[in-house]
Amino acid sequence: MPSLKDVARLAGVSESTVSRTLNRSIPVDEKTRARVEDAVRKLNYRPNLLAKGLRARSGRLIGLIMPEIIHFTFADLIQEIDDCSRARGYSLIVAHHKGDAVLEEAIIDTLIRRHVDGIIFSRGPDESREKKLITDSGVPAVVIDCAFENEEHGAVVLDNYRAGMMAGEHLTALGHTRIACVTGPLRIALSRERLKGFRDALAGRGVTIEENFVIEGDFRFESGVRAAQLLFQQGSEPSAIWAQNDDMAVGVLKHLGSIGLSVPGDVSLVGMNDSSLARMTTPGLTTVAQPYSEMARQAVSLVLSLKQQDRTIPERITLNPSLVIRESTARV
Amino acid sequence: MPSLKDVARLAGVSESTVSRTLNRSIPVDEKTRARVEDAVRKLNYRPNLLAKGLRARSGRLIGLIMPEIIHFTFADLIQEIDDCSRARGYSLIVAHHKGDAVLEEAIIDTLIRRHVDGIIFSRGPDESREKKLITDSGVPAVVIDCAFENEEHGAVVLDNYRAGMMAGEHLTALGHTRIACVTGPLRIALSRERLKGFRDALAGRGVTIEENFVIEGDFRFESGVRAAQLLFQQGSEPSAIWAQNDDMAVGVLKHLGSIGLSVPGDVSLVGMNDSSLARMTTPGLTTVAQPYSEMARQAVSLVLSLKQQDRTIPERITLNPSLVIRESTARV
DNA sequence: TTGTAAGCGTTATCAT
DNA sequence: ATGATAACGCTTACAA
Repeated sequence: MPSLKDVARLAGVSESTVSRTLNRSIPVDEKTRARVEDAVRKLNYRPNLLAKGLRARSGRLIGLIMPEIIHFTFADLIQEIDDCSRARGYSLIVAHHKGDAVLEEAIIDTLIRRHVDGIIFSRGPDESREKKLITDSGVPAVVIDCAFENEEHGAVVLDNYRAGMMAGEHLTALGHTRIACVTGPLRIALSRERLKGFRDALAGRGVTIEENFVIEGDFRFESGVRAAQLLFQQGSEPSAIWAQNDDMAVGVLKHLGSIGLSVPGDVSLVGMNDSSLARMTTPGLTTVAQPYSEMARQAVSLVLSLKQQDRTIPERITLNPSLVIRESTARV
Repeated sequence: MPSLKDVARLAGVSESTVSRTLNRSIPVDEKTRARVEDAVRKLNYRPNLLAKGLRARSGRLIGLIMPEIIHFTFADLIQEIDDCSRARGYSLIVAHHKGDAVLEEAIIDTLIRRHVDGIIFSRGPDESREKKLITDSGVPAVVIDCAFENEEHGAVVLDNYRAGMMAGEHLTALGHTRIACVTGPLRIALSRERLKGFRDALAGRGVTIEENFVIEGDFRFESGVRAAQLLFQQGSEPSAIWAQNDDMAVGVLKHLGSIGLSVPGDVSLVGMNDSSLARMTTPGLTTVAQPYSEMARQAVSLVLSLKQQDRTIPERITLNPSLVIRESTARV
């Protein structure tokens, strides 16, 4: 691999001149520039980003930490964040921790050693020790999607309360009164916020949720199935259900199918996230969508801007959900 | 951020001693070691991986290039590869190119500049100029999942012919004779191999596929829907269908539902990949599974081993599919 | 066992 | 406009 030195030698100039030519930092004589560019081409020279990074104390790198990769929300976010980062000249180091706090710390540690310019992560359910680690190191960090109520880092989140409201308003507008909700883990703030918005929307129409119509799931398909089992083995049954993500909604759908109930004929069903699942099911799933692309853009912007400014004021950016109506909901 | 120098100063030893202590490269006096480790702890010292990498001419980095991230196969592979890489002390730089050859080249270029120790990628449909780029740079590269018939790089692939065989044998064993296949893009080698295996399996039982029972899809849900439309608007209809991935199979399922045909009552349906979709549908999807975890492990091993050895013999590792039987297939 | 010094590939500072 | 030099943080001969 040729280095600056080789280019300089071949072009018959000093290393500094080559560097200046390539970085257009300072005017350079036309003829020298031509000679340098020639040499660069001949040697197929590529600047060594490790050396550049060492010098600049910046790896031009963004670290992205997710609980897992094979789930719609995370895969969506990763893909969008990858786009934005590259557009701004940064590469993405991606890692997942599966909810393991020790692993998460190890990942953060590595990112710091690699001199990433920022870390974007989504909180796992358990309060991990990342705060100290990140704050001490001075690396800017932004939480995306899954944050605490009062987050100590910058955060880009959905207005989850509003998401709940939208689901609730849609179902009550259709005349439903016996309404159930399959939540995410209630330890996670966004599950609670969604539920609160949902409850408030119903209350606004004079509807209250029976306590055994609120089932706590874990965002996985299987928990949706279990929730539906629970809901439909009791004496009284809901005519509408909101599941706080599409996976669980599809779980509900599967169970309803297996006990011979039709959607939306017998039960109306709303999901959340507008993942690619939503258009694949029969019937297509009405769902509350998140603006992933916008969230990604904001997260990248925020984390890079934190690098410059003084980082005492954690900024929180809240984006709006939207309702996508398909065939899984109908008038009561 | 403290450096070796700071640690050395605090411990009252030279930088080399600190380095040796930390890397256990050479025996060090017990008392010195203690002093050094004390200083490390006090300063919260973290070795700078940029500097280390510059010195070692190795970023301890693996580059992973995929067509996209939000699809089961890729998300699965990324997650597994992430695990393996970290386990071996490497971080993952992930990037996706959406089938854009120019973007792909830019990504490869960046990876080379970053001194990645290897590149793992999945081929897009179009023959891109990556060969020259990668070969010239001398960076080891391994193709995973989607490779050419005679791949110039190392490759870790499924035995796609066998996958087709398994699907075909399963359906003929159930007594089906009117059998259709929804393929991936036929420009891609693995689509052709799967189809060939499928055809051969049927031929072994004396069954041939009518030509209009082979529909070319693009691995997306929508193309599955379209394929089913095509298949069921003709006069004669198949009693069994194999779709070369689960997304398309679910598309078929959706269309069948919409025209009132039941699976497996009227039509048996087999998918491929055993993605998380397969267990979510009603009925659960019988499907041919890929050993993603094993593929990932092999790819990481291979690409890192290429770094050492002379890289003239591209190695090809082929792994076996397996059949997962659920509820979407039945005797004719 | 420990220290000194050179070098990995850049860029910024200071001369010229 | 260009060149020499030091420095970024680390490892590794070579010396002591």
